[in-house]
Amino acid sequence: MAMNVRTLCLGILSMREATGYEIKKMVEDGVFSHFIDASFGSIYPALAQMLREGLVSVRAEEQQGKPGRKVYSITPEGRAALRAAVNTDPARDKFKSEFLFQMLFLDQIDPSHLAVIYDAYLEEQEAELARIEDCAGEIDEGPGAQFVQDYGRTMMTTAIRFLRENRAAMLDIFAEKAKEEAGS
Amino acid sequence: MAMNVRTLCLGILSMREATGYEIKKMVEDGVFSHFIDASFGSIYPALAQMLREGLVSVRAEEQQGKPGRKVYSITPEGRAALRAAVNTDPARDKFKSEFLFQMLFLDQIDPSHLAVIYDAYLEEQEAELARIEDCAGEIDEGPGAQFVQDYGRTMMTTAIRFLRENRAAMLDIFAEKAKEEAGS
DNA sequence: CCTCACATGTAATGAGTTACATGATTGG
DNA sequence: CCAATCATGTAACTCATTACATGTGAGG
Repeated sequence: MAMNVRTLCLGILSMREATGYEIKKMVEDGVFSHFIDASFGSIYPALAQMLREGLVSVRAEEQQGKPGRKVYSITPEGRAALRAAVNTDPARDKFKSEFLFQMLFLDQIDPSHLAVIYDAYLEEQEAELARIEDCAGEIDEGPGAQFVQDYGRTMMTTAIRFLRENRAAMLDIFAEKAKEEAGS
Repeated sequence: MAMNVRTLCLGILSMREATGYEIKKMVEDGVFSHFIDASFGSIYPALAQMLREGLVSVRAEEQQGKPGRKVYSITPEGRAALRAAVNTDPARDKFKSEFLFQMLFLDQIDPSHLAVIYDAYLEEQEAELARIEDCAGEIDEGPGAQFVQDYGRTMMTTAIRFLRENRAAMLDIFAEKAKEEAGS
């Protein structure tokens, strides 16, 4: 499946019309934030290209005080393209975690940083969970949205519990290392 | 943190010497497979570049029957580079899931495909769990490796349970849609 | 006063994937 | 005989990120 920025924009536009700026915001802290990432540098060109191809249409809106905005809507051709993308087999999930990589080589980590890194990660996961809870009912509630939200909540809750339960053990290692270094 | 193919190779080489081919295999079905991805097209150039930079060294090995292999080892400079990389703050986790995206737009999915996609995903997660269990004790058991393995197992187990518990509800939607389409 | 939110866009750059190119041996 | 495993490497290409470029109004 071609799950790139184009498909992402089509997906969002199939639910509601939006500007490039709004799409970025939705990706940042909406339901999508859990499993998608996109920057302005990819969203704007994608919308422009799809406009040329007729998959989306624009309506320019003047605003007082604020800069003008371009509100994009999906066209029937765009819906067809989204349907086509969604009906292909999904690619494998990719879970890229620098934190886990670091944990694998924690003997290389400066003892005074291990706790910092660990706690920062824990807090990040907690923030992610809060974000997921926050955007409950944000978009048209369909069974799919419900499923995705529940999935995200379940995974985040599990991760947080695991990190809390193993924190002591990980910091013991830190303490031992610090002792060794003090002793030598 | 610069968690790219270079750092990955350095990380693996810090545990044992290996060829580019072996690194690829380890990434494919070792402890790393859960959170990292790399292809030959990125591994070989990375090793070549690091050789020029003195971060790794090579030893050519002739083999009868099999093509010659280049066994790479990490140098003190390489270890320093790894240590430096591991001691920077980790970037945010990126969990990219086309499956979750598709679930969000499941009303666009051809009913006869929904079950197929769902079950394929479930099986994939089960395979991932099996892979994690399999590589227990594969590499030098440190507390970090243990942590990472436990984390992966916990997450995969949770995902599988969730997918099993919600399968019926998701396939009900499928059944309803099929009924509607048959009725119209 | 300064920074943040709003709002759009381009260009340079980076990092990786896929496909290509080659070749021997082993097992079904 | 054909496919898979072992084994290395290059080139074209895709995709996205970062930084740049520009501008206003509101709130602290």
